[in-house]
Amino acid sequence: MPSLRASDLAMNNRGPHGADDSINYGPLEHWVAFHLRMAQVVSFQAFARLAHGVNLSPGRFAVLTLIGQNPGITQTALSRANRNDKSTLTSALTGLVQKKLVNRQRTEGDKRIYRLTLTPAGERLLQRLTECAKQHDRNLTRVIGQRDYAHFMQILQKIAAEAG
Amino acid sequence: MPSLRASDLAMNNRGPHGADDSINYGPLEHWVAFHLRMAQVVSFQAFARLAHGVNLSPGRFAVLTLIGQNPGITQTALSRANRNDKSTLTSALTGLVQKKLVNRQRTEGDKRIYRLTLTPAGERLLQRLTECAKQHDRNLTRVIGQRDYAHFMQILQKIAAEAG
DNA sequence: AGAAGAAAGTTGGAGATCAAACCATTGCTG
DNA sequence: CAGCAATGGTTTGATCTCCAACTTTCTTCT
Repeated sequence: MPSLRASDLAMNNRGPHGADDSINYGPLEHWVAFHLRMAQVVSFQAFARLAHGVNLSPGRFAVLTLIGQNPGITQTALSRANRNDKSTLTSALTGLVQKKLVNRQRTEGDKRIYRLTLTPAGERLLQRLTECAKQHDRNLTRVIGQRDYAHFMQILQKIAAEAG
Repeated sequence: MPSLRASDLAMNNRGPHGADDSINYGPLEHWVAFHLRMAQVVSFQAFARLAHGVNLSPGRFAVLTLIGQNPGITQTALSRANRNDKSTLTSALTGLVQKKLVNRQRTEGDKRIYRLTLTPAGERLLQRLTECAKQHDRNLTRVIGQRDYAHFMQILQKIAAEAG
């Protein structure tokens, strides 16, 4: 089990604010998309650090969770839910199946589709990653502030829903 | 009467591009990092659509902007400003130099560093992409709502700063 | 029923990205 | 000033991602 410290959200001792102050960001400074990307990159790296001991990349975590929550889901439904291309899922799943974390079974009826489920090992790994995610979320919540948390989430969801 | 659940706010998409209603997102529903990634992916795709005619990927746009705003910047400074690995910049820049959009010149003093500047073609392309970015930001602002815009930006910056 | 079209999944090719090992140059320190 | 640590950049190798083209299997329409 990886140790979960709040300080895992704080990494580089690069400067007081992370980025270099002497840099002129120009119009980037005022654009949401830029800061959205920055925040996402940093969040991703922080999660990767938390999940470091676990032999699975952060990106696979959502896939594992979605399969766990929706046993028998198809690859296409999974790709839509995760905003991924179908082909991205193909390669992700061959890896997960190879690691014996996911079952991919052909069904009786429609011969095109696979039904995805977690193996027991997949369930166990999902448990461990879920603990990392919980800690990660606690860290983020602390940064955001309890008061703004729900509102912030709402806006993120609006962007994902309406901008797509 | 059922009380308001988080799922009432989320994933209410219908249609070919949105997420699927019938999917159970489980704990992902409640985690900032997940929605942050979703929003970023959607925003990225929207920008890519806007910049479609331009022969340059959206990811390079920030690089171009930062060089334009900081002529003579070094690769390492650029990589820090853009939260990229040094090696990522190496490949990005060889492409940009090849396309005659960026100059990469050795300097008089320190023989290790390159000084990066935009070529005239780079400036022109930056102008065009900046127009796309402005439109993209207008779209996002509309989705977020004028009232929440500044506050939302501030939280994103806090995440990027405190986690990195 | 038969043809046309849509849907599930795979393949191949391209581009980003990171991490670790590496080279060259610079600067610090005893 | 000699040696060694730090810095700027590149290389290599591994992931992850998308897109376009393709195969197989339904579904729909006439």
